[in-house]
Amino acid sequence: MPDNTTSASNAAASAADRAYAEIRGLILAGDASPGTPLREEALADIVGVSRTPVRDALRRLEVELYAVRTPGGRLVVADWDSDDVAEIFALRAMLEGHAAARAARRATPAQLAELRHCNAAIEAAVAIEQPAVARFLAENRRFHDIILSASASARLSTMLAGLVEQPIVRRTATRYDRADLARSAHEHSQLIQAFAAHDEDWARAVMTAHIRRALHAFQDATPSK
Amino acid sequence: MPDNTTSASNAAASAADRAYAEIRGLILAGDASPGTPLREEALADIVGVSRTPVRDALRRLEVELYAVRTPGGRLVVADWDSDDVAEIFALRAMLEGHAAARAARRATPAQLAELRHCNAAIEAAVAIEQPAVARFLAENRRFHDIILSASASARLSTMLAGLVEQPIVRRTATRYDRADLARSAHEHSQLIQAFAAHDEDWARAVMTAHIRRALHAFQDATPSK
DNA sequence: GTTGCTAGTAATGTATACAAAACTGGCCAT
DNA sequence: ATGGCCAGTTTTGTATACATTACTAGCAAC
Repeated sequence: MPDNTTSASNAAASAADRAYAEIRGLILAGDASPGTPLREEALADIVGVSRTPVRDALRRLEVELYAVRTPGGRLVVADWDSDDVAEIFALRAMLEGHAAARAARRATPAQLAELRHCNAAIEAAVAIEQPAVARFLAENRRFHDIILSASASARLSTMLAGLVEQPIVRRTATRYDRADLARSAHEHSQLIQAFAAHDEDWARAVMTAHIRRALHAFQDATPSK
Repeated sequence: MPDNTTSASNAAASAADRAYAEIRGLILAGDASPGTPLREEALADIVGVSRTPVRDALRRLEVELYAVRTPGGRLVVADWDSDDVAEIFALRAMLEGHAAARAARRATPAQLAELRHCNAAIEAAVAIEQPAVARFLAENRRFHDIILSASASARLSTMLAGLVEQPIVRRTATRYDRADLARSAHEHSQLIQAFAAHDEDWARAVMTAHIRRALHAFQDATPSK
């Protein structure tokens, strides 16, 4: 759960976590392009640990479909075509919509306050002429994480973990112009309203729309493959 | 005795797979009740392999939430309360509904034929006075698997794998009377019609209803906890 | 009696050696 | 040439020993 999402190689984390973060980074940065074999020993050398934690990391990456297994049992970097990306967004829309609906029923005043505070930070980050995209990304992630924890479903959290690829989010956000970013913040505030009203359907609808808009922004930002 | 849901304790399978199947069996059969610690060495002794494949198995079981990690990093058998079961069904309804929608768009004539054949077997199993529940379960599982493969989404298949607990399905089906079983078969044939018509919305709706009916049958069969 | 520390113990995390399986290349037969 | 088979090599699978971390019990101080 220390998840470490991006590189950062938190030196304190376990070897398995570092291996996970580093290999994931290689894949997401494109250093290991689709089809590249992921050999345990080579990766162990790169990360500077033994094969055992690398195996752990590879199992996780396999479950999350960063890697796929060849008939013979070898792992290679997975290939994400545009259909796959669309599918990821479709699933995210469903699951995050569901999370939002649950959160609408359960959100505590404290969580609502946290969400408001978080979204205020987002609004501040995009209000200036030169939007602070990094700040936006960090706070945006936190916003969605709060909702996920308010939804109080470990299953949902686990399932979404492998689905929310920050590089995809980043690619989307980088493409957003200032108006788009502001619109995101506005959608967030709508979400908060829905939560405050404990209106599950409203929350689900807003979240679904929020994600689907992101899909199309992403597709526009990506040369059709 | 413990069903061994999937492909049984295939003696040919790898040690890690056997460990996975066996430990999962212990959990699902109730031999390891919620909260029971899952110690690697003890399990290794039980399964008759070393700790390494047991670790592999435990990682999978952890991702699938059969086990949860204590703050200190120990694994214990997860506790499924009735909320959790309801959540499992809700997620299944969404994801299998989505799978049905995708399948409606993509199903090939061959797959349709396979589904028809499979459902004919189900109808045969429930037509007699003393319905063949075991047969029903096997064919029912196959039916849903065919749809999943017709949906052509590896992500969806992976996500649903950890969600479709055969013991839950069994508990549901065992509670079904002959009319309920027949209704299931009827819903399946509706699904096939929707696929044949390539009507995504129809397929999704039928599948959603199919799963949600199962939820309530399960809840009726289970003493409220 | 309760709290806090400390040693001892038991569990997981990691490294490494060995076994088994899968890929690669070349050779031979057709 | 082409296809299939066999040996060598690479890669993953498994076992085991060691390191590290978390738990537990017992004592001391208050």
